[in-house]
Amino acid sequence: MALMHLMATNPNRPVYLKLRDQIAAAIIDGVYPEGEMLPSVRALAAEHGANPLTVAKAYQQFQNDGLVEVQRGVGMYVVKGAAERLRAREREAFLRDEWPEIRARMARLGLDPADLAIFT
Amino acid sequence: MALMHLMATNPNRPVYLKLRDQIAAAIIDGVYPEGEMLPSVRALAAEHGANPLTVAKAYQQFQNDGLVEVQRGVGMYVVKGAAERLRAREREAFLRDEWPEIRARMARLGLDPADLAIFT
DNA sequence: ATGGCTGTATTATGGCACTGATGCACCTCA
DNA sequence: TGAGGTGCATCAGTGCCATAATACAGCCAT
Repeated sequence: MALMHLMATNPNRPVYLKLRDQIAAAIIDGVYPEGEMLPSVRALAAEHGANPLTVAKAYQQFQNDGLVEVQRGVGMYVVKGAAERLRAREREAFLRDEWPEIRARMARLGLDPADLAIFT
Repeated sequence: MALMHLMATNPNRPVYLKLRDQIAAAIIDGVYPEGEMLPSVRALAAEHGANPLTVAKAYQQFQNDGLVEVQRGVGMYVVKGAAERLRAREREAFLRDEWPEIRARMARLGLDPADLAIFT
């Protein structure tokens, strides 16, 4: 009832944000390997039934962060070390911004993270 | 980078949702005791510098869920057993909708809930 | 060189969520 | 009975999001 309305799985969540989350996960997991080319905005748009501009908006922040490089007329490539940099950045942000709140919320609901760790 | 933009602490989060979270927590923690009257929409609005209608929207869902009863011209009261019902409902929703995603996200970031349980 | 692929800038539009101002119906209490 | 407190309905304004239709600039293989 708190975060639920805005989780990554929430269909109401803006498309460009859902795409951004998915792309970040794919980079970290090596689905989009370093040095390799990312799917074109048009291809990814067609795959998701979205607008190419919406996909471009999802790609935008990765460029700003230097995790992805653009070769005009060719495509976008994953920078060397992008996966580890992205993972470190997300981990830091998670521990700083999200975890304390999740922890407090679970405490209020009478839940212990250590117990729930069993669920793989 | 995923949930961060939509956490309860995020200033971009809609006011009525932040209020709703806070009210739910207050009911569960007994800050608003069962049988007692809730702060009026105008009072709570003034306290938070928000619009009375925004507060009313935050109260809305609690009425729909039968956790709060309205006496027209008087005020809104917390129903008997509302705290426990609310806690049970939130816990179920958390485990079903939020925890799996959080768990997967932590796994991707190389984090173990059992280890982080130390942080109180 | 030409066709086909890249990303991107521009402009316009529709939809929707959020917030706000005003006024009304209702109740309680002096 | 009148004053002041409830919740709530109506209408309007604002901004973000997504889409669309073009058009342009660059690269590459044929």
